[in-house]
Amino acid sequence: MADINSGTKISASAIGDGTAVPGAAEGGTDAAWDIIELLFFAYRDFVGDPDEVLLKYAFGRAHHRVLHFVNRNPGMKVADLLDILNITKQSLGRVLKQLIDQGFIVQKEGEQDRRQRLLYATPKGEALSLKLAALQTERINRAFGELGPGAHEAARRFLTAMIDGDNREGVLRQIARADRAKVR
Amino acid sequence: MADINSGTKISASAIGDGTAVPGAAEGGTDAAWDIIELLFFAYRDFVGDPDEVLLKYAFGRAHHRVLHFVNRNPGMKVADLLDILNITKQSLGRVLKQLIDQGFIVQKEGEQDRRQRLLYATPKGEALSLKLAALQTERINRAFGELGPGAHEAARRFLTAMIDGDNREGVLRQIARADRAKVR
DNA sequence: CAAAATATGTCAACATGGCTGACATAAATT
DNA sequence: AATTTATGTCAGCCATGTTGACATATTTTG
Repeated sequence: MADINSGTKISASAIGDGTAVPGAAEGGTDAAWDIIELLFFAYRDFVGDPDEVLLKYAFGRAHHRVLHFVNRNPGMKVADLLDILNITKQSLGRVLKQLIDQGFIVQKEGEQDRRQRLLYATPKGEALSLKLAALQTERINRAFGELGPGAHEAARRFLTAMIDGDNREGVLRQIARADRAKVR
Repeated sequence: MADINSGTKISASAIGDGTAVPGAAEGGTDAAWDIIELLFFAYRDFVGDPDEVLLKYAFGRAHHRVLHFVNRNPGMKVADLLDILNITKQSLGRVLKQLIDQGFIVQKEGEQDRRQRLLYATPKGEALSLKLAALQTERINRAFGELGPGAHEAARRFLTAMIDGDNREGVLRQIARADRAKVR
């Protein structure tokens, strides 16, 4: 049942049979065990989809993330990518170098600021990025198909609300900007 | 469902291996870029919450996952934990040993089958597990608070639908069983 | 203009947490 | 008695994260 409660007391309910579970409540608030665990399993399966394909290229999830965001944000600065991925430039450098050497990403000198190395996916890089996104989209669409209409909107609202308040605006702007950039 | 997400079509040619995309009768389905990226950012923030606490114990996310599931499933077998985590016993062994040595988890010989080493969180282990779950629950409840009533149910349905069909039943059973087990 | 700040790259070393393969032990099953 | 199962362990490799130090080119600033 929907039990988003008032005050500090939150009750988790069991999956499946709808049995309410009275909480142990040491601190007065029940942990949202169901969401915590569903998120774990859902995310595990979600990121697992592309693994098989990545294996054929001898790439890992780190490469996937880099390629994904570069493809989605053509001409992005290295610094922006670092911000999104939340890793150090040394960590990024390792996988980025491989993606560049193998022709999935190219760098162009910035026009206004020639210190910048703007990142672009090559056609080859775009193809791989799309292939991986297609796999994940398949899962997402299957889920939305099982649920009723409005599921997409509900999922988007939920996931957005789960993001840090500080980042949320930036993330939404980034997604909107990327959508525009890829329409052209 | 058609606002942010429009633009790049996924087509068989772009995918390259001829994989059919469900619902792509007229030459392509939009990749669900928004959900893909929101899931990435939401999960990143979600698993990041406990990191600070874990640092104080010199533990990582691997320890967190092990402690979490052991606490939620008192008396579970090592083999079951391996199934849930999808890692090798050698990988598990490393972190499990530390959790045992430092008194967060204990093992008891199985009663019917004395080869088994059933896993239990100690009071100390349970306390840490709850502390970490409370952090994540805080984020979840904040999100549900921002969204209307029904958000919990909607999120649960979405996340459930995102899980592999094969595992889904098992996951739901596991969550339900754990909920009962923790009611003592 | 000289100095400082910025964007990026690189080298070296180290930590975490995956993996494979081989082998060991005790207990249950056949 | 032989085999299978549940678990543990040693050894080494790999991917990907970290810190710290330093280099280079370019832009910004006093």
